[in-house]
Amino acid sequence: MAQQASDNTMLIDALFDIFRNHGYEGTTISLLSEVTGLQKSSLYHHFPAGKEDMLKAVVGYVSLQIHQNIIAPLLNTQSKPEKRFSNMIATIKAFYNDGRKNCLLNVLNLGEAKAEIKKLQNDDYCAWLDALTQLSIEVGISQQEATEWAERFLIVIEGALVIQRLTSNKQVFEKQMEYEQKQFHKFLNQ
Amino acid sequence: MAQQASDNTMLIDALFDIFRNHGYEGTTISLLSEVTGLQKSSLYHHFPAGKEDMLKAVVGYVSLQIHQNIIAPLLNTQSKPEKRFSNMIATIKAFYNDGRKNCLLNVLNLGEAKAEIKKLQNDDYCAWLDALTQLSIEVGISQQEATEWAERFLIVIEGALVIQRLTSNKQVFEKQMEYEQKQFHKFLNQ
DNA sequence: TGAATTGTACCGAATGTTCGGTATATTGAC
DNA sequence: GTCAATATACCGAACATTCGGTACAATTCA
Repeated sequence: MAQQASDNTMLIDALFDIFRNHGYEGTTISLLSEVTGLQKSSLYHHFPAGKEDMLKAVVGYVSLQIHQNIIAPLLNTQSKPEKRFSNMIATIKAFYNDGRKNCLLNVLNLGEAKAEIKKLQNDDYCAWLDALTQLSIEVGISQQEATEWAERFLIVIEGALVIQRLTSNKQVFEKQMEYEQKQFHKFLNQ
Repeated sequence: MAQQASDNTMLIDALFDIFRNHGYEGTTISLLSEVTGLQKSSLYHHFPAGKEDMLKAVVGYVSLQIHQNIIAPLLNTQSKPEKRFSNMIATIKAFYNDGRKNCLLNVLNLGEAKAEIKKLQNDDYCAWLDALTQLSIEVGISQQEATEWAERFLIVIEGALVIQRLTSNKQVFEKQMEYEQKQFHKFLNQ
């Protein structure tokens, strides 16, 4: 990290990057200190309740990002559905660095995450699912089909991230996203 | 664990269950000791190189299971393709306990697992992918479509496991498997 | 100045690991 | 067959290290 921002967005972002790559148990305070350039005391100054506090901050930060950059734009009926969908795809690609970055959801569900955190993540997932469902209904899909499509879309995201990590094939994630793009266009022309 | 088996299959199976549920960093020797009923020093008797040795044994064991119970049956042209596919689905469901058990692949990719382990897992994945591709080609799908379908199938497995863990909805995994069944039958009747 | 921030030193607990030793089963020589 | 020698499985107690976390003085910055 270069310099600390007056708000600690940059700090949280750095923590986020470590947690998503090492998981909770795999993330040590020493590592956080090393990567952020802050001493342990400084980290504990920012997060008095310690490691779990840092994770909570990260999860909350990510939740905000998702709502602002993914869910809200999806529900904004001022632009066309296809535009909203492709915008989301672009946002997702950036968020996961074209599949090179893990999903915090996946990472934290290993081992048992705290109930509070799990609930927050579950809520985010449901919100995203609902937004996707609504979008597809908007383009004329039946309720039934819509929810199934939305669920499968999110499943494919998580699965593609796992497989890409495994194979080190950098195109797995992008290929799936392109496939989803095509699928959505089929919805439009039917 | 009840009593030690003369071979240590039962032991490894117990270790497997812990690693897949807690990840590598989240798995402690104390926990392994507790669950297996063996003292820590006894575990080191069986696996002199320690924790990583235990993981290697588990990964090797799982690899064998996959080849014997999934890949070999898939390639066995003596039974019908649809039968082989549905048998595989049944095996998978059992292996993942209807989606309640994690995939070791997913769990270990956090942090960096040892190269040797990663290579073994990657090979298993590729073997499974190839077997699926071959099966779908056998029922008349084009090479191109076949590889894409196979890849997506494995992606959906991993993704469904992640989402089911997140939502605690016990039908996510099974629903996706049923969907894949239907998809495969469409291949047959086309 | 005074308050926010950081550096240094430290702690108890938990981590993975090793050691010395025991009990039982298996083997080998006589 | 007998009895020593070996091999295997296991255990309790300690090992060195690292963990997350704390206390407090030094520093920075307003």
